[in-house]
Amino acid sequence: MKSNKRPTSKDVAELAGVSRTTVSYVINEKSGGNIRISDETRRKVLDAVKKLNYQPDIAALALRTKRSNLLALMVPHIETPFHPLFASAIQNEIEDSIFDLIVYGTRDDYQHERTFLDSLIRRGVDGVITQTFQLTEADLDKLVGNGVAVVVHGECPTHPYVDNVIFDETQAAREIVTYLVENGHRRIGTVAGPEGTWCGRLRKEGYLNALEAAGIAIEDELIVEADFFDRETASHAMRRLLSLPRPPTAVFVASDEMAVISLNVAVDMEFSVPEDLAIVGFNDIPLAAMVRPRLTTVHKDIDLLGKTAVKLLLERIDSEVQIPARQVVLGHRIMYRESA
Amino acid sequence: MKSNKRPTSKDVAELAGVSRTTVSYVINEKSGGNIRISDETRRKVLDAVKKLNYQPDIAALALRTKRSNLLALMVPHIETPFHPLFASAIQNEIEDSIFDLIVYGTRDDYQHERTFLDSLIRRGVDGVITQTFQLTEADLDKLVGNGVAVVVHGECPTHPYVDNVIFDETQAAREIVTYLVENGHRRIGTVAGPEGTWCGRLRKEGYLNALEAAGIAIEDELIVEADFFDRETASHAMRRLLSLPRPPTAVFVASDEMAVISLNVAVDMEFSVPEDLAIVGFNDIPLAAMVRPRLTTVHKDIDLLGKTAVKLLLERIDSEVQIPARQVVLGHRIMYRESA
DNA sequence: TTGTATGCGTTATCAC
DNA sequence: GTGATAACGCATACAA
Repeated sequence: MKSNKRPTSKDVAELAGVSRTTVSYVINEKSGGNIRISDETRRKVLDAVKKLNYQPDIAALALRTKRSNLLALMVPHIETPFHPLFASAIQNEIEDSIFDLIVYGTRDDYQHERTFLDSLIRRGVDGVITQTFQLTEADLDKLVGNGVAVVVHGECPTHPYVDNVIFDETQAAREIVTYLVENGHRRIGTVAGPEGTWCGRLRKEGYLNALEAAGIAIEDELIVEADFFDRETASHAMRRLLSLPRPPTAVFVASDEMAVISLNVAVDMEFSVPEDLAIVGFNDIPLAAMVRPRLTTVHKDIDLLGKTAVKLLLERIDSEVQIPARQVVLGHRIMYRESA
Repeated sequence: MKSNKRPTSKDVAELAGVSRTTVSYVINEKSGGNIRISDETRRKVLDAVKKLNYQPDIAALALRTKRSNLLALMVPHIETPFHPLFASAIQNEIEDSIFDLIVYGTRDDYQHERTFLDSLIRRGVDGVITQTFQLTEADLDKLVGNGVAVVVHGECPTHPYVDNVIFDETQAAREIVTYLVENGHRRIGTVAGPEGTWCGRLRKEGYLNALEAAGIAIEDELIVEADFFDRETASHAMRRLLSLPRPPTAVFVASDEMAVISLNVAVDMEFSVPEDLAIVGFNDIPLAAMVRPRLTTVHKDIDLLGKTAVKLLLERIDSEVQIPARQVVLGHRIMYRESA
């Protein structure tokens, strides 16, 4: 079911008694065109535009100008605590522009990623911001080759024309684990993210670095891996840690959501936090401050992340030439709360 | 920066040695066209399509067919625990279609809503699913008048051609409060949602109904309002309830997120839950089962919500005529856990 | 069974 | 300053 009552530039032209060309000129006057319309004519056109409530058809505009005014965000999941914050930050940033945002969760499936990216190309999307674990350089190249600007959050294959905005995950992890050490802990475990993901790998690296720097021996039994997006695995991992003959006195959990789960496992197993067991998380999602004890964790400025990503992306879209790849590393800080 | 290397139907036609018309015919053959192409020709075209990896340009297609293959979801917020689940459910449902999903959070601002809706019309979006607190019948009418299908979740102005999918909020609230009554509670408070929102109003109504049915007098001091999306207000509301000379022995909180906050306020004020104080929530977001004590709450099947909304929407989009408004009420059930 | 011609709503080139 | 006209990539009525 489709009807069509929207006015076109032709309607405006007729009402104003001018040609469609002239209408187009006054509409696009602001955006770069040399001003060559008489005040009289402009007024007539503008009046007609207002009277008809005319707005250029985006589909036609897209066809003609090769710009869809569409942006996309591709993340592993859209129902997690973290990614919606990212989406929201991005949306805020493009609020007053003509751009709309397509949001897509890949469920961490490479096939989904590729299919979605193809559909974006086909749709002529102007730019995409993505956080992904599996994208190859060829995939990125296909995107930029088809004229879509891309900014990626987190680690990704290097590409000469793809921007990258990240936090220093390793350093942040190292800092918060070092805080544990400074509090006297020597037996520190970790519920790590999957080795196959950059956030899993990098944060674990930070954990290892911190222990090494403190002269604490690495013990394999204290390192257990869980899936960021499968709560059962986190719960299982923590239970395993706490069931050890000599359980750790502190645990670095690679995400806040998993940390909250771990917290509950600890409570269920009658550890008291932070007295018997210190727990720290990562990301500082709102939930971190909502639980008791409140979670000590690594704070990231997600709004800044979104703002930065959009800025890079729009610059890229607006540029006449390919901008060489840029990388920006955002700051973080430790939120000292009650859980450690 | 935009390049253009994508093949057009013209390229395919040339490679296959036929006209663009013929290409168009074989491409759209499946979708309704009468099959009037020789096997020989079809094979040649299909070969060329495959070789060039040709896919029709969506912008051109949109201009020609008046279908953008774009859907939109408009909700108050996209960073809350609830709405991303809705978005995810919708996305799952349209996964294998040609549709992409624009997601927008209005931050509960009517101006934002209107601006966004206008941009959707301008973009020729095929359909929109929305949950909103402020949309008027005129707004809906403008949408359908411009050929966009609309399905709304939750209460909204009635419109002859807008579908509605809801849960029975009042009944659900009544049930869970009745459960409190059955557990012996007579002094039951509520952290209610804003009177200006349907979910606030309806759930409070259910609370009142339950008390009335149980012959319990309504006490104004036990009813305090909070904003679903402002954690401070929930915290403040609960604190007020528990500071009463005679605090309630049970509290019905109008959303799980606010319930978790309330839980923590209770803990901070040294009430033990559920012994001193029973708390129940609403919606059954994942968080509800993650906290301790686990939250007793009203479970909604969000996947079904998404599935149903998409189904109604697509039917509407595919229909040649305007389908009279439909309403579907989804079931709910109480999740009995530990907090009450 | 296939091709020609036209138009969707816009911007851009060029002439007036 | 302003207006024909073409073109973007596609689908379709109509002709062949």
